[in-house]
Amino acid sequence: MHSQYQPAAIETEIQKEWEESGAFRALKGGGKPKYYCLSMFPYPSGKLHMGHVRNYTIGDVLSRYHRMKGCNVLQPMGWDAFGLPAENAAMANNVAPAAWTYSNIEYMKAQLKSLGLGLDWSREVTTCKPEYYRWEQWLFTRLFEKGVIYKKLSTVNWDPVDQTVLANEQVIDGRGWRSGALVEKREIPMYFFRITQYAEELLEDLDRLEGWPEQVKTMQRNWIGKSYGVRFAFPCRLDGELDQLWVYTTRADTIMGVTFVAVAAEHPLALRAARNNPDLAQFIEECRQGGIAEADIATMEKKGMDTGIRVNHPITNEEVPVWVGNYVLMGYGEGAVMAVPAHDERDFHFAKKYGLPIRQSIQVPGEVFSADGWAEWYGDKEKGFCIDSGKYDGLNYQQAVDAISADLKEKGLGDKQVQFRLRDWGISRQRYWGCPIPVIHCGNCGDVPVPDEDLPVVLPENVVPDGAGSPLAKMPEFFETTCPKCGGKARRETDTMDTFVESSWYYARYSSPGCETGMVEKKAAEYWLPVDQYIGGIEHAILHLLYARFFHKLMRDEGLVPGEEPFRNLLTQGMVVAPTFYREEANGKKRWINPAEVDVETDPKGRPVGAKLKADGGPVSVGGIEKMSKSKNNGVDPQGIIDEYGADTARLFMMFASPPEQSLEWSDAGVKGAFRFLRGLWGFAHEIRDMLASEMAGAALSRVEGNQKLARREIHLNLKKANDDYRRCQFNTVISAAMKMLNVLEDLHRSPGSEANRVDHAAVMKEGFGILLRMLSPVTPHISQKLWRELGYGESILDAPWPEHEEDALVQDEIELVVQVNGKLRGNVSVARTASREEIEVLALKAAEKYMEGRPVKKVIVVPGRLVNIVV
RNA sequence: GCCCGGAUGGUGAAAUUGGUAAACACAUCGGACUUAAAAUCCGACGAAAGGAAACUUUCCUGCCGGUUCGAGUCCGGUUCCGGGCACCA
Repeated sequence: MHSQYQPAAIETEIQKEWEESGAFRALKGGGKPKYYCLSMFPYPSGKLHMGHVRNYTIGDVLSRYHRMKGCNVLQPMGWDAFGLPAENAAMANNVAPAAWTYSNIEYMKAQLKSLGLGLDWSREVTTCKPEYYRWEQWLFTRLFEKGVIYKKLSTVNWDPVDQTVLANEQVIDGRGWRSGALVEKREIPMYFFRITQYAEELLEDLDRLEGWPEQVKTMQRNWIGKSYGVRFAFPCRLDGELDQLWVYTTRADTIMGVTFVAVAAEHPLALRAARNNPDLAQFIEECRQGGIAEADIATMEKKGMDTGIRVNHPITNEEVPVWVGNYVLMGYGEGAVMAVPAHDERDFHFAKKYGLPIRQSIQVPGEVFSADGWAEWYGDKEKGFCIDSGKYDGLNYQQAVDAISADLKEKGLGDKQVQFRLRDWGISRQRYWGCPIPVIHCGNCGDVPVPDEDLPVVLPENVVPDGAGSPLAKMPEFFETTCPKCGGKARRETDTMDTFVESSWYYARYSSPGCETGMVEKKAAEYWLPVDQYIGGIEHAILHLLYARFFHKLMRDEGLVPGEEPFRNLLTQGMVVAPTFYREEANGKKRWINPAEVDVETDPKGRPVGAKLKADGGPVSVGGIEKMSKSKNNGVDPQGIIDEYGADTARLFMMFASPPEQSLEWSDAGVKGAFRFLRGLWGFAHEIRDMLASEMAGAALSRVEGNQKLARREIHLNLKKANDDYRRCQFNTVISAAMKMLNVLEDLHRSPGSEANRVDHAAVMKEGFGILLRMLSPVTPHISQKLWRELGYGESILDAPWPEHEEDALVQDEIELVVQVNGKLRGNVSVARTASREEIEVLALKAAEKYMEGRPVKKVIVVPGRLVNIVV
């Protein structure tokens, strides 16, 4: 054993051992409980960043911990390999997305391996390979035939210059990121998954996910957004014919306050009115401008225009004007809303802007209504009751909704309706680097799914997109085909699928990654699923996790997977955030610069205020502090730390920096400290090695006294704490406890009296250091393994039994209590473990005497084992 | 705009059920060792006031208010920051 800690040599040696022995190859059975631990697979963007290191270290810590606890662990890894960045890189560097992606995978795989993760690489999946996506296409055809997938028109961002559809991310301030052209909305046909059919189940099953953070379940509940409302119609007369304008509202109690109706620009009524109203047609055209992102629509200026059409109030029959509003979305509910300016904030501001009437119809006792300004209580449905609402006066929310919906029903103009905010999932993408949608369009037969025997529809891999439209649509060799039904000439679908589809079922594929007869091999899925622990960034709380839950139910309905839910326990790690830097180019576009390439000036609080590019010394603009991402180029590559200090230090530092769920602003301050700890651990092991090897280390631990007993108590106390912390995934304090253990052992070893009783000393040291190594081994597996063997504890620490504390070692004869007077700390008393409440009170009163200033005691509160509070 | 989080010393953070705020580290400063540096070891380290000193007192968990013998923790409000908002993944 070398006296110096040499992480590079140790880590190479240990990793080689694991690889050669197949230490992490997961096999079914063995009589142990299975533990499937899954970290969200990465998009192969080029290099790992600190967010990945955090994610995968957490997963590895949990995997190794459970293995030592006696589980049969599966921890797989793969690549979410389709996606937009590959196309961008392709255009920038003139390489095919496939080649770029595969070379990134190769590099990142080596990085992952150097971290020493206990992964079963034999199960690696890569979503851009036909053997993976063929099964996605297979499921698509099944769902298409079942009607779970359907086609309808949907709105996209259209770049009129590049003649291409843009992702929301590619729309910056309403303009296309490459062309700078004003983006427009455009309707195109797309395939949709009927996720709304599963809305109720997706909502209800959240209650059964006990291992999920409350926060994530709340977000999903709100996203699904089940609401109890009323769908009703405003009757109207158009060109002499009776018609109806349908709306949906959750505030039917305010129906008597309706002063107008707002419809989307694409609403048939708006289009009809625009036919002989050029101003309105012009306004509708304006509404087409801008992107489709909800955040943009919700924050843009609310604009509207009167259509001139009048409808009748369904209760009063009064005439109500119909306006076009740019904030009303066609794809949402009915594409039309009743507007009650007095009781809806958005309607209020809209009415003020256009001088529309505001009519109060709800009153909260003790409040005064004024149309001059908006007040919070106007929208309150808990405390209010109806006024100026005719026969509904005096009713509260629920009574009013019941009465009004009953009346509407009687008139045949509406009824109560449960609605969901959740919309069907549009999966068509007019992009190249994705899974081809397996449909053939035939003039005679319509949309025909590709038959099983013709799957997969293989994506050609040698294509470099040019940013103007879909490359597949320009490749006759791809789209020219014949109809599988009638054999006539037909055209293959050229859209690809949303990349969320691949990541919705990869967790199941890992159970049988090479299966050539189906999506999954049934027996393997039944053994390994569900995932016992899923780990990933909180940014996936809604979309990815909802889609994966949905897919699990789709696959369940196909008889492919067991159970209702894919992920039993979920750990959502906080973002690793870092400052962003950019330079504005001549055309106004921002070029994002990696933090490693700039010198930063900070204010006294440490926040970046200015920066210079290292390369040319020129100034660089400072952006916000955001999650590490490819698009903002603020990812910090862990390789530098691994090269300088080793994987164990990188892992230890990352886990020590903060608890997993907390977001973390990246800083490498403290890396040295983590390294110092491991070097100290190694040095100390080297120092005590001979002593531990001697037979002295076998004495009975229950009989140790004095310093040894105190040290042993500390070790077991910290072990108890660390075990609690492992259970609740708070690894930073596990490491604190480990550091304390090392401090205790070092102090004991160097204390003058330790030589006096060498047998007890060696025994306590041997026990303590063995606990420490196992405690640390999930976090720093290489050094722990190496020392475990060197110090003669055993061959492999991977399957060493997990240490549990001994209650007997914790027993204390005397307990320290805190004494407070009126809640203020005034001293300490030492009492016997067995002291009665009365004895404690006497001691405490004596200790606090001088702070009581002769005032009479009102009350004494004794919290056992903690404190005494004297109230005077 | 809407939904979900977060804020504690110079820094990362701890305090698990309402019970000693700042554990464990980092940085800094002082000392030892050294020709020197690095490494290592020992010590100090929230703020203010008083004291020669030992020490004492007061204040302190973003901000304002409340509940309680006692609040970082519970309740109401508020500011700032982060995540998501359906085509980034």
